[in-house]
Amino acid sequence: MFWEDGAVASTKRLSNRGSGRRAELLAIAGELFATRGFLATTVRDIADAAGILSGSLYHHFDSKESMVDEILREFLDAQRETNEQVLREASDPRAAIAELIRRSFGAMRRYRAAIAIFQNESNYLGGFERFGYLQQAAEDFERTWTSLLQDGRRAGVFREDLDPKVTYRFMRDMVWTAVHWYDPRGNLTADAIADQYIEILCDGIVSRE
Amino acid sequence: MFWEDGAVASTKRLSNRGSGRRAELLAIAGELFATRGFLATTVRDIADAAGILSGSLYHHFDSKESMVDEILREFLDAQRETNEQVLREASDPRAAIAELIRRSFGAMRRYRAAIAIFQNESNYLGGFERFGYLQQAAEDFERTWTSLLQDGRRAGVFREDLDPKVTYRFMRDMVWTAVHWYDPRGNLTADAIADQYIEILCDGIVSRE
DNA sequence: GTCTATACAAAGATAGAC
DNA sequence: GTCTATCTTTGTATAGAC
Repeated sequence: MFWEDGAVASTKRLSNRGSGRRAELLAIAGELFATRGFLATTVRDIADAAGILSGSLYHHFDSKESMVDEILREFLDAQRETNEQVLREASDPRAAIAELIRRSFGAMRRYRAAIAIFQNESNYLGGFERFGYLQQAAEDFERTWTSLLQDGRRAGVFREDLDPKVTYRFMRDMVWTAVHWYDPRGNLTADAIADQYIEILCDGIVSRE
Repeated sequence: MFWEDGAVASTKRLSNRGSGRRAELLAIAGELFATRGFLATTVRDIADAAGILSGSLYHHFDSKESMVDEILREFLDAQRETNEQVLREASDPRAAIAELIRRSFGAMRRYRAAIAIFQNESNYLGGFERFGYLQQAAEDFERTWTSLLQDGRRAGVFREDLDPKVTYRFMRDMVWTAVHWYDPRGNLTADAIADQYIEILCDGIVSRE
């Protein structure tokens, strides 16, 4: 199968925490959830991809929901940690924004599947109480970015004629949707794309001569 | 139900073409597909929302797939027409890009549900032969925008240090993802958001003083 | 154009043997 | 940790009456 290499590779990377088999199955499930969608992926699909039968999955997990839950929590925990660190260490708003963008692209190496799932399935999963933390994470995220934008605006670094809320959504969409086409094995490194995005965001596409 | 007003209103607008009932049911189905997702919406959901029983839907449509097919085709036909018109009439690349962005936001009035479905479900639906036109539409779209970007680059209007492909994806994502949060009844008109997006895209968020 | 009734398939999940 | 076997629910779709 086309994704097998990737799944196995990321499995190796994750195998230091928790039971190896568990992490392996999560990597496989995550890849399927990300590419086909959560609802479109059956537990039989996951089992097939893992080379076992569907019933055997329930030895490791309560339900399909538990699997996606675990995948999302791991990613969001790491993401919150990253955001806090950037806010602590950044010297000025522009540098902080640039760093957040760079880190977001960087996260695609390890959490590409989780990011795609978060993007694509939050709307559906958010409807269940169990996944209430998804909306919380989105709000955390919004607070981080808008506070930086407002700081920069007050400091005269960012334009004053732009609505911070519109600008925030602009940036958020810009960063996260890249997960749909970003290919970690392609020509463009995550950093190269991030730099171009930062360029466009800060200075626009219009020539200055 | 919270969306009922919207569905009924857009039904009125569409009732001039085709059987009234058919268009009405499509508007209801489209709203559900857009907000809950295609797979998460059952034919019973659609029938409930329409105040009839699920079996009755099959008097109007072959299948759930036929419904989403019809919704998507109508939107994509209109969109192709719009793109061609803009290309024909635009005076220069920058004006054309700005007009495309403005029209894309403008399309949200009439095709908000279809745009969301196209965004969210292309990945899944594109896997079926019947929906091969989805990928074609995406390619058409890419051709239109990248040709404009390259023209503008050659003419010295756009920066030469940006990869046109990266820039294209940046713009595409920027425009289409707004459908996730754009509220036609909110404070911001589609044109107001479009203008801010054009501003950011062309000149960036950094202050020029 | 809608209802009643139901066929049929697929999906999530469980129990107990190995 | 996986398999066999199976239960239960849900969802798509059909047939024929009204």
